[in-house]
Amino acid sequence: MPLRGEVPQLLISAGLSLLDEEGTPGLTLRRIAARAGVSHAAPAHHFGGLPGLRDAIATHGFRSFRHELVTALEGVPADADPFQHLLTVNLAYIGFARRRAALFRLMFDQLPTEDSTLREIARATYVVLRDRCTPFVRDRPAAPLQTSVWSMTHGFAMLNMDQPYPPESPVQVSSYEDALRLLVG
Amino acid sequence: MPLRGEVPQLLISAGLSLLDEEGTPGLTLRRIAARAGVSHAAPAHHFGGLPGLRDAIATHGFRSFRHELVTALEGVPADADPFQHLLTVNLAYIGFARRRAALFRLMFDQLPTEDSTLREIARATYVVLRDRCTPFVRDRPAAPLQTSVWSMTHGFAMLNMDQPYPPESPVQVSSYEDALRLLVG
DNA sequence: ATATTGGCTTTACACTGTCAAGATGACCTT
DNA sequence: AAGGTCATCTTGACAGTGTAAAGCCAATAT
Repeated sequence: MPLRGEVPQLLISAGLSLLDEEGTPGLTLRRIAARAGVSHAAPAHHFGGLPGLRDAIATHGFRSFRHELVTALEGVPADADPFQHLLTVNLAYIGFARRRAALFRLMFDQLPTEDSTLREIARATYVVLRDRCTPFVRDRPAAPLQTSVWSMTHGFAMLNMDQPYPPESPVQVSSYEDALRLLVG
Repeated sequence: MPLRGEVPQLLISAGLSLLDEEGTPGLTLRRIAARAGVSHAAPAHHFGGLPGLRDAIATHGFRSFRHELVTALEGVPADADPFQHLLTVNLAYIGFARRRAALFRLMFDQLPTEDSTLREIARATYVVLRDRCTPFVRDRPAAPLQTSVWSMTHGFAMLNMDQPYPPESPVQVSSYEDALRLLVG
């Protein structure tokens, strides 16, 4: 029996590992509870039910996601080409989607939620990508450029998530780089 | 009891209406069977199981999807601006995703399948969009442009599928038009 | 006429999420 | 120190899920 107060975090961790190991269909309430070492009714007490638990897992997922984007950017010299920054955060976005496809799907499946914590971290994640578009805005309006970059990144991530080759192998960088360069002109 | 031989089509139609009326969670094997007026074991006989039935529904979805794209293009005068053609097929893509969100999700969820019929119609659908990029390729390589346009369209569709306003209302066309124009230069 | 096959139903099973009821134990009040 | 309260968690039951085995029935083939 786990220590008092650590059950919620335990459930979230169990869900994340289950998602990474067995994919979307492996994420059932009862299996999460079993892996966390609690009864199948414990999750309801902390998260209301499966939807609430999924929100919590998605929230944690976005935190990891955002952290990876920020970390990747920290590896780029501050005085580097702005395009290098934008490309880096884009590739980190796509890489996360490939490496943790089931979690990525869950995160965006849960987005139409009423959980304000989830909505906020999702927005904060977007901001990381959006801010790297600023150097390319120039005299144009910012919104279309930001929207199109986000759309292209997300679309590319979605369409390349389930490729047969292992998620560890990088995406065809040069191809995506060319596409991105078209966009930011 | 339905006529002989029409059960498969009946099951697919039942699944499509169920998906449109009640969304993803409404699509259960037993409810599909009930709506089609057959027992809950009938689907397995024709489609092997729920995954096979989902493949069949997704296949029908792609046929409708492709038909809508083609029909939308037929409404554009042949001598019109190539950008009008590209924009039209893009907006039809996004409109379908918004109007039939649950079906759209199912279609792309099923894409990593072994069902060659599904894979083929999915590819044929992509080709409709891809071919409208040709006038913008000019001296550049075609692949990055095609990939980026598809990615942006798909990403925009995904990110705008669950917006609160009703799916009948059009997306902010001007915003997307600006974004697309950036891409094709 | 008899056997075979395809199409479908019935039945059973393991598993799912949710709910109600109860057990346990820490904390607080008096 | 005794009693109460409340959050935490378990147990048990329930309706619903997908799948598999067995059987039924009509059409077809031999």
